Amino acid sequence: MATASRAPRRSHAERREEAERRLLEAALQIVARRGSVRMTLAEVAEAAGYSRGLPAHRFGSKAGLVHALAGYIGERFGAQREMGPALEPGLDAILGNLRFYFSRQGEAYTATRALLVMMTESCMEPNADLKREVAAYNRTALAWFEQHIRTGIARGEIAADNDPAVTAVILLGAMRGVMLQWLVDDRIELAAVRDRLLQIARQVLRSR
Amino acid sequence: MATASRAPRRSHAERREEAERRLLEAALQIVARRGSVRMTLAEVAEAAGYSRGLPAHRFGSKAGLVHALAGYIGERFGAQREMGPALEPGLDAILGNLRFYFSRQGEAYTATRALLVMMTESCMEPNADLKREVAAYNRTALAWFEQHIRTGIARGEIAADNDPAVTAVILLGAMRGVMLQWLVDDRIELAAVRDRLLQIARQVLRSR
Amino acid sequence: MATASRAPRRSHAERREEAERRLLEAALQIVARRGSVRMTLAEVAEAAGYSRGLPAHRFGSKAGLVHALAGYIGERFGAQREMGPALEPGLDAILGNLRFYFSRQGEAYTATRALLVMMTESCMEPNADLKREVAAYNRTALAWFEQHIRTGIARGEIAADNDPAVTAVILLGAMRGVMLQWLVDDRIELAAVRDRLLQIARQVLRSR
Amino acid sequence: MATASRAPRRSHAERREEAERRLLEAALQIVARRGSVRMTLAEVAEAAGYSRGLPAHRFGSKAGLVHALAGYIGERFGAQREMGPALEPGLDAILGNLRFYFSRQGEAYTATRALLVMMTESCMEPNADLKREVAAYNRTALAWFEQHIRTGIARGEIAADNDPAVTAVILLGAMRGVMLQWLVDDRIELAAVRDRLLQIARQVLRSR
DNA sequence: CATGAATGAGTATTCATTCAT
DNA sequence: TATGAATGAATACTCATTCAT
Repeated sequence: MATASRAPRRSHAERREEAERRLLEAALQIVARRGSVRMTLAEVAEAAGYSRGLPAHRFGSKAGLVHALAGYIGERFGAQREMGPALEPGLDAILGNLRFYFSRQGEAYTATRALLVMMTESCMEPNADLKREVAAYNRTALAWFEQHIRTGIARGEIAADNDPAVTAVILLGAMRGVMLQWLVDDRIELAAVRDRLLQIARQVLRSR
Repeated sequence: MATASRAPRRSHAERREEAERRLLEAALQIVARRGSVRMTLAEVAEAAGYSRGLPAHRFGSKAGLVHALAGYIGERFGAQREMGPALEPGLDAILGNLRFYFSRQGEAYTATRALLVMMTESCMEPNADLKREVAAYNRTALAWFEQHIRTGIARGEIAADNDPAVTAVILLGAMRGVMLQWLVDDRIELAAVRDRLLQIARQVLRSR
Repeated sequence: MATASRAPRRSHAERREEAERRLLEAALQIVARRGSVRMTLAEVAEAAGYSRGLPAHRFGSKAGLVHALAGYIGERFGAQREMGPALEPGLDAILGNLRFYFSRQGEAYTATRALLVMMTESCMEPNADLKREVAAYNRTALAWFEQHIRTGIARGEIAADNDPAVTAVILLGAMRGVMLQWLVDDRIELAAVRDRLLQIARQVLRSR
Repeated sequence: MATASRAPRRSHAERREEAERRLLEAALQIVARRGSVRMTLAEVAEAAGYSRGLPAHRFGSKAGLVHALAGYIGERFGAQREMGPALEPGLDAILGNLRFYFSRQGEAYTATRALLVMMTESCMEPNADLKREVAAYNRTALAWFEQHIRTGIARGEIAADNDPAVTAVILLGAMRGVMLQWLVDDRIELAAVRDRLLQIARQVLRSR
């Protein structure tokens, strides 16, 4: 009886959950490619293999879907940061994350793209709610860097005069700003930039 | 010549030019606030004080207006870079530009916002033309930094092992990435970040 | 049998009947407030405390629910007419009914409202079935007046030259037409109108 | 030159005005037949011979169209009351109007139907604005009757103890309530009812 | 019996674009 | 040149209905 969950193979809740997941995954791809404003609910549904009405039905409205997507992306990135090459906390984790950020391919790159897109869109007018959501995610990401900076200082790997909050903003900003340039113009030699950025990070964090 | 520019005796070409300028200025504000996808031609016209049909009449299509706007923003930024505190070419010019970027207010800040918005929008799907336009502007901006890096190296202010192209990408990326974070979340202490970024730039560029 | 009706030991048929009654009661409120076209099955279900799917399940379709509601309202009004102040058949019953019609409050007023709404809706295009239903109810209501008019004539309270059918239409029409005006504009002094209408009815029915 | 308005045969304003008139006329027919809730903007446009988008473009929204329609119907009825058989002010005008109301055919009957429909719809929930509009029209209609009642009293044709406001409500209510019954069930002998209603009106107004 | 997930047709609305004045 | 009327495609959203649990 314990394992016999055969007959009712998929309960209502399971169907619902799977539908939401597939819709969000489809929305992620589309936002990365066209942005949330141009994304239509119908194409999300079609890409996910459902009827045109489902996204609005499931998420209440397009804003609801975008909101859920923000949460979904945030979770994915959080998980990735934790799962990323499990390095020593402190300087190594920071540098590893930086290297990882620029080495993503395929799927992971899509999420990066989508996040940058939603970040810009979130600071535009009718998106006050989304902005709060994205800002909250940003604080989570900054907190991760701040924590590792503090750890690095405690371990003597990072110079004590690096203000964790300010340094985190600059690190994350540089990563994203470079990525944004590359999205606009792939003539930029991303590998060279990444390597120089690693050098600079090491130098700046260690110095003094 | 001295007195003739008084009466409303403007030629067709002048009227046309003024209309274009006012429309572009209105579009700039709206793109900064709502993005180009949500911007409507009618609101541009209304904000500029013209009839609803003029933007399409003047620029041919919405894409034409957005295209023209990209050029307009690029020109403004180019002019600003030149007009910015006329410092010594080389390290001073670079640091001055960086300081200036984060000290903008009001009008200038609107253009910064609009540029970031259009940069993100340009790398999305139906905007291949716009992407080329923005990429071209980006190369202009990078070239400015590269030029001053080279000058700085020649003057012995900047360490010779700074690859101008790579360094320019990182500098511009850090500036924009930080600004983007601040647009999303103004809890970030922009002044502190700017000062630390200036320190880092000085340290990294000079080192060795 | 005496004690068995306590526990929640209700048969399927009883549950079904209660569900139908509660759904119809909820639908009545909603029709009175928003009309049957704007009423949604989901809100009926929610107002009745059931799941969104039940109304369609119970009544087959929205049309089925509206049809059942017409019958339900008709029964309620029929019952009210009979239960109303049990006066002498004839003139007194008619005048009592008239007075009662304008003195309703709360619950009863909701049904009056719902009936007027459904009457108007029934004479619109895709409601041929409903129209028959409402027309049948109307004939029942007219028959009640006609019967009492005949009784009044037989008792000598009502002048014999009042054609029962025609008079009934005018009486019921005046009642409903006045009520409709009041629903649209409650500045109308309903009490004064009711009293004058009673006077007129007495005068007209008795005369000659 | 004065009469030579040949070339610009139809100015923008003229086109606009004609479009509005034709759209309202089409909407009137449809509201009379199916009610405003079931009326779609597309069918209004098609019936008027325009594109599907015009009604929303012209009237801003469906609510805007319905609002404009209320005004249009009100104007038509006002005009009809004035133009109606130009009888002596006072009792004759009132009786003439009553007779005219039940003798309408075709076009005029459509407007009557539409007015009754909109009156019921206006007192339903999301139509607070429409309700005010309809209430205002109603007061105009009542004022017409009140005025003629006062005139009749002054001329000695109408008994002075008829309160003009109350009597107007009852007259208009009876007319509309009878018409509503007939719309639901055309077995009602409208001609007989009309004649008896005229008798009653005469009797009641003159009495004492 | 009752629930609720999914469907899909229907509809208001927005807006770039075209064109006549 | 500039205005604004009309078009029509695009799209979010609603909701009755169907069906599996």
